[in-house]
Amino acid sequence: MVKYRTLDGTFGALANPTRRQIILRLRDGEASVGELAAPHRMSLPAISRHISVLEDAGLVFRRKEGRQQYCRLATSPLNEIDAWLRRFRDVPEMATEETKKGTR
Amino acid sequence: MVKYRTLDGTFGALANPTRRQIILRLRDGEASVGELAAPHRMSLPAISRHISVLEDAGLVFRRKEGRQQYCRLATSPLNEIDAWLRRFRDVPEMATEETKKGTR
DNA sequence: CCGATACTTAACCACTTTGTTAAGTGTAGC
DNA sequence: GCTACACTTAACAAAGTGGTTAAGTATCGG
Repeated sequence: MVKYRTLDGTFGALANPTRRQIILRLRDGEASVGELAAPHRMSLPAISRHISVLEDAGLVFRRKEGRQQYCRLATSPLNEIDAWLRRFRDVPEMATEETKKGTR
Repeated sequence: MVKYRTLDGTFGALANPTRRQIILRLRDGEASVGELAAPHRMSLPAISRHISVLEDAGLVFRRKEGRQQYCRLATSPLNEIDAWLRRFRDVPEMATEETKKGTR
């Protein structure tokens, strides 16, 4: 049930602290759903769905092994949003962030 | 009414194509709300709220001038998510994206 | 002052998100 | 086969999102 990978999906998947923590954990290598759930004080179904969201966004691959499901990080969507961000690399940002108190 | 700037807010703000288009437009410099709305087949209140979301995320500053409100891009939240993404720079990505058909 | 302009705010609706608990599915071990 | 384990799916509720139209608020131009 993998949905279409889009910037919407990727940004949306990352707009949640639990999901960001999960993929940060996955930098260190594969983990089962249970292992991913352990650090969070949240029900397993909740974590299961977070993982599904990450999977739909193409950020996580699953591999079944016995009764466990091992999750692995996929970084290509991250590269896509990184590429999108590069479009702002050369924007002439207002130097000092003067909110309006300044010279006017 | 500027809310707290968080990764959640920034990623959430970017998880919408209309809002991404708006800030892409703002790379080219300030624009009024009306100018930002013009390319979109959507009501002005809808655009107005999109801009508020961007503002709450710290991605847009507003400046009133007469009856117009000029919007300007702020890139620091983009830098923050860029910094967050860098945490994945050295992840040993699975080389070829073998979904399970492979060597096992 | 009066009407037009450039918005914002309010009220509403449909849909999605994010959590819960309860029930279901499949594998493991005896 | 039976029970425990490692999940997923279903059903639900509360809150958030994203659009609409209608009404409100300043400002400008005459």
